[in-house]
Order: sequence, then C-alpha cells, then structure tokens
Amino acid sequence: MGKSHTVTLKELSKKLNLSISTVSRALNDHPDISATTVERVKKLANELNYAPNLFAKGFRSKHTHIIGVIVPNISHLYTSTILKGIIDQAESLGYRVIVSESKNDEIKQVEMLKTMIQFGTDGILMSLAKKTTSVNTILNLLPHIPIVLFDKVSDKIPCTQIVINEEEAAFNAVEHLIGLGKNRIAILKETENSYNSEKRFAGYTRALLTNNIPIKDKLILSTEDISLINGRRLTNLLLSMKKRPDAIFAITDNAAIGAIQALNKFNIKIPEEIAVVGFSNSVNSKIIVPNLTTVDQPGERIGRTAVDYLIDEIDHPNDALITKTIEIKTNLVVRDSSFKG
Amino acid sequence: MGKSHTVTLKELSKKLNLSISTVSRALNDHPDISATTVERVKKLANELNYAPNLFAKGFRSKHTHIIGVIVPNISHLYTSTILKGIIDQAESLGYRVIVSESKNDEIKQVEMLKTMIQFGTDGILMSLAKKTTSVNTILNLLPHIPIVLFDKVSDKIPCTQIVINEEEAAFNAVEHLIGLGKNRIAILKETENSYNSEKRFAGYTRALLTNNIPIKDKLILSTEDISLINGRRLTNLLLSMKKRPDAIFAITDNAAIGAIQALNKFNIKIPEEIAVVGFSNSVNSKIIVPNLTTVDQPGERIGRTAVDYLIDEIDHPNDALITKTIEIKTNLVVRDSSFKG
DNA sequence: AATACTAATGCAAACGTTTGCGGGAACGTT
DNA sequence: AACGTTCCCGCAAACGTTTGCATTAGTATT
Repeated sequence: MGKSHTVTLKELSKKLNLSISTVSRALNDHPDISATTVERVKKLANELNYAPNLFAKGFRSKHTHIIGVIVPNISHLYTSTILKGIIDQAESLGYRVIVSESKNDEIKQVEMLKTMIQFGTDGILMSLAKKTTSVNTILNLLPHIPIVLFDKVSDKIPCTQIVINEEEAAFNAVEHLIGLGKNRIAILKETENSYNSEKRFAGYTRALLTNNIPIKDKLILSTEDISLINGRRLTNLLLSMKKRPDAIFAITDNAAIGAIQALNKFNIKIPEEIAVVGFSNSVNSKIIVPNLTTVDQPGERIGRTAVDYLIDEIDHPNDALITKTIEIKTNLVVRDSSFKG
Repeated sequence: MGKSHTVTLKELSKKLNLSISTVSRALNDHPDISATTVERVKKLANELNYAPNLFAKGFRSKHTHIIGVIVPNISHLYTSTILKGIIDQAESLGYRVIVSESKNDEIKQVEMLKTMIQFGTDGILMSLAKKTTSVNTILNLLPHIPIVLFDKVSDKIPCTQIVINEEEAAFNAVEHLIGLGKNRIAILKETENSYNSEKRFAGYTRALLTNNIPIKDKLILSTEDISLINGRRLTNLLLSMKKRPDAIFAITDNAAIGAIQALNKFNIKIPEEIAVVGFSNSVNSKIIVPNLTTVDQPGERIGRTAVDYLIDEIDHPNDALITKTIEIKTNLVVRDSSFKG
C-alpha cells in the first residue's frame, strides 16, 4: 500500500523545535500554550496535512467517538430513514456510526451488543429484535455503556427510549374515521404484543370509547405477521361477515394496502363503503389506488433525537438507570382512501 | 460507565505467573508456546471474560478490521439492500462496517473518504455521488487505501467495480418487448450521462439494431431527474405525439410507475396498447396496477461480492491500479405491464 | 533583593498490545 | 564432555497520544 507517510506529533515537534507535548497541547487549545506558539503549530500542521491517529487517540482517551447502531433489518425504508437521521446528526456532532443487523434474532442481538462494547463504542442506539423476551442479558450489559432505544422499544429496559406517539397517532387516525361518519371500524393488528401494536390498539379503543362507539371483538383481527398478504387475508375475512365494517384501520401500511387490494377485487367503493387508514406513510401509500391515508412517522427526526439523547448521556454519565420515554409527534396524512367526498 | 473493569493481558499474566508476551502469544496460537500453556491461558481468559482492547490492537497492528461504506443516500431501498449484503458478509468475515452518506455531494464525498482513511478503515466501499466529475482528488487518495466501487461507478477510477450487467439487462428487457410484437419502443432515460443510464441506453439501442428496428430520436426522452413525476411528464409528452409508441422502457421503476399512472389516466390499455418495463424491482412495482415488468437487481449479492473483492485486496495488496469490472447477473421479472396476453 | 507567583514549555509515564531478539533448559549428537 | 538444536519463554521496544509533574524564565510583591 502506498505508505502515505502519516504525519505524527513527533514529526511536527521536530520541525518546530518544540516538545511533543507542547505540540499536542497547542493543537488542542490548551490554555497553557502561548498564542504565538499555537499559531505556529497549527500553521505547520495544516501545511503538512497533519491528522491525528484516531486509534492512538481512542486508545489513550478511552473515548472512540463512535456510536453503534443495531437494528433488526436495515433494508426497510423506515429503518434506513431513521438511520439517515442518525448518521447525519452523529456526524455533525463529530461521531462516526457503525451499523449492525440483529436480523430479529435475540441471540445475535446480544452478541452484537457485546461486540460493540468490546470494540469501544461510546454508546449504542438500538431498535429491538421482534421477540426480545429475556431482557436479562441486556440488563447486565446496561451499566457498561449508554444505550438509547428507538422505534422497537421495551418498558422492561430502564433507559431512554425514543418513540412516536403511537397511542395518540392511532387515536387521531381512528377519530378521523369517526369524523367521516364511520362507526363499524375494524382494526388489523399483531397477535404478539409488540410495543407498537399494543399502543396503537390502545389508541384505537380509546378513540371508540371517547366517541361512545361500542368495541366489537369481531372487528378486532390479529395476525402473527402484519404483512400485505395477511392484510388481504384478514380483509377477506371481514368481507365474509354478515355485517361488514365501514372502515379499516391497519396498524401497518402494508396491511392497509393488502386491505385495499382485497376491497378493489370485490369492487367495493373506497372510502364510501369502506374507508382505509394505514400507518407509516410508506412510498407504496402514494402508489396504491386509491392513495392511502396514513400516519407519517418522521424517521429522520427520530434518528436525530436518539443521537442527541445518547450523546448527552455519553457526555454526562448518569448511573441511575431509569426509563425515560421521548415521544415524537406524528402527522396524519389524509388521502383518497378516507377522503370525505 | 459502571467501570466494568476490563481484563487486560497484564492481569492474566500476573495470575498465571507468565509474561505478558507469552500470554499474548498463547492467545494468538503462536507456535512457540507449549500446548499446556496455551490451554491454561485460554482457560483463564475464558473464565475472566478477557476481551482484547481492539483499539490497542488496531493501534499496534495498523489493522482495524473495519471497512467504510459511502453511499449517496442510505434511505433508498435498493441501497439499503446492498448495505445489508455488505454488513452480512463483512461480519461473517470478521469485519465491522461503518457507514456514511455523501448526499450526492462531491465535496462531502471526498471529505468522508479522507475521514475514513484517517480513521484507519482497512478499505472502502463506495457508490459514487451523482455528479462526480473531478475524480482527481479520489485518484490521489486511491494509493492510500483499497477501494472498491459498486452500483454508481466510473471508468475514470482505476479500481475494482461491482455492477450489474446494465447493458445486457436493458438489452433483454427491450428484446422482451420486441418479442411481444412491439416496434415503436420509447425509452425514458437520464440527461446527464450517468454510468447506469448510459449502459442501459446502450442496451436499448443494441436490442433495436439487432432486431432491425430503426432508432427514432423522438422516442428517446431524457430528464435530469429520472423520477416518478418526470416519468409521468415524459409519458404525457409521448401521448401527445401523432404516432404514439407501443411500448415504454423506463430505466427506473419510479419513472415506469409514473408512466403507468399517466397511461391509466388516459385509459390506455397496458400492455395491449402500450407496454411498460421498468428497472429495479422496487416494492412499488408489485403495488401499481397493472404490476410492473422490471429488472430485478440482486442487491444483497452485489454487497456481498463487493466485500469479497475488497477484503481480497486488503489481504493481498496490489499496487497496480487497474479497472476491473465485475458484473452481477440480473433477471427480468415479467408481470402484467408487459404480459403477452 | 529576596520571595512568590504566573506563564510557557519539556520530561516521562502511561494506555494495552505485538514482536524481534535473546536466553535458559533439556535433549541429542559427536 | 563439549557442542549444536530445539523448545519455551521473558525482556523490552514500539505504536501516537495525552497528561501530571517538574522546570525555567519572567513578572509582581514585599
């Protein structure tokens, strides 16, 4: 490799007839060093294109200025949007980002966590794997390093958590449907109680209760994997009922799109006969016909906020481990699938 | 935080009554160390949960086992899919991945490159920013570190490049249309000669020439930003012609979807009157009605391959800087928008 | 003028690891 | 008995930085 001859402090000090320590201090704006010296040093450093060996630095100072990110699946638009926010904000604050995937595997998730701690990341940002049941190992790791959770979080882990206002967002979405005059509103949700599904379901029930609409078990459909296919399947189920719903709230855009596809197949008028609302504001929501009303989640903002809180914890270590939930506001994007016509 | 008391070689050596160097060698399976000693050392290391300080290691050995990735925009499904492949393969080979975005900004791109070199990444994987015109700075950096380009590449940079068989894929796509009996095939492409657009256009012309179909300038439409909106706009342009095309090949799924939307608006039968083929196999291609025929790009495979070549270069440094292009085969996914009905 | 302080700089240790070199012990060979 | 090998192992230097402490010179105070 082209040896590239990296410039070191020693070299600078030699050329300047100064000691290594003085040069180091000058570059770090240490008050002990005279202004003229600082200037001389910085000038030469610039000319010679001096760049500190970050490994030596990190090695010495136990401070790597790297934050680790662990997500279940990176090739997911929402996730990569959050990641964009994370990288942006981290870099603007002088941190680098190293990314890893847990693949929704709890074992791998802990493994990655350990590797990152060993590696010396200053802090970790994590979105939990789907079935994170035994949080014990994570709890053991918690005191070793600042961790901030985002998106897929868990009350069982006492740390800062960045989420959207799931419950409120769902509440608003359902109230929007009610405002359209709908009162037989079905919900498509997840079977296992993921944080997100649970909160959204809570918003759904609260909206109905607030508006004196009875909650009907028959209109509450659950599925393991809240996907497009299952959205379609569950909607077909709904259509086979004697008394059909007049609206469907799917806790996922994909499921909502599946629902629309099923409705389209039976030539059911959307939103007149059955309105549909999703959750995510995915690209697909603007492609499907009719366009899908959905909750917009500000991914980049979540990423930025997560970084802010993490770095704050890095800078101000705090041994007290407490759950602190930060909610990011979402926005309901009304489109044709629920437009008051 | 929580002091976590990291175990060091010194500590192990003290407890074992051995020298630090012997312990180090034992852990690294150096032939000089006796089997019994190796066993003793490893046993204690395990018990005490010894983990080498990777910074000290990287600092000493000039080998960080980190590879840097620079992409224009991470929140793009295709990009994040490649990234998934990169992370997967890198981790399985013992490397960690640090990611950065150039935001299609040439200045930032070079800046990131420098930072990563300074940081000590063992190699870099890069997809070029859109308007990478002055490759000089990159050329200067090239001898300092192994670099492998992927997706957005450039002939002007002498290094290994991983791409899909752009030309052939486009050729196949257009021949598929010809096989449907189409012979007035329009193309929607980019104005500026990006590598991808150029190659796909070449495939288009070759397919026409091979099949003795005249190339008509009027059917070749270009746009700065090959987006959904512009796909729609250009298609409207095509529809306003006296002699309309009977097929549209868009070099991007987004543009193809815009085209379909425009055609749908005018109730033009797809594919009977006008067939449409896109490029990418994005999620949208399965949502739009009719479903879009498109070229599937194996993102994960590209990522994996890029890592393989990069690590090979890291392990076997080679001062000769030559352009070596690796083509990954794509696959045409035929759907309703061009189904021989 | 002696003392006390401040400002600016240098010395040297330390961080945890790897590695070239050297050395002692055990063994086999003349 | 002297020598050469081989096998294990330890010493110490080195990587580039940061930082506590010592040092010097200069200034202010008495």
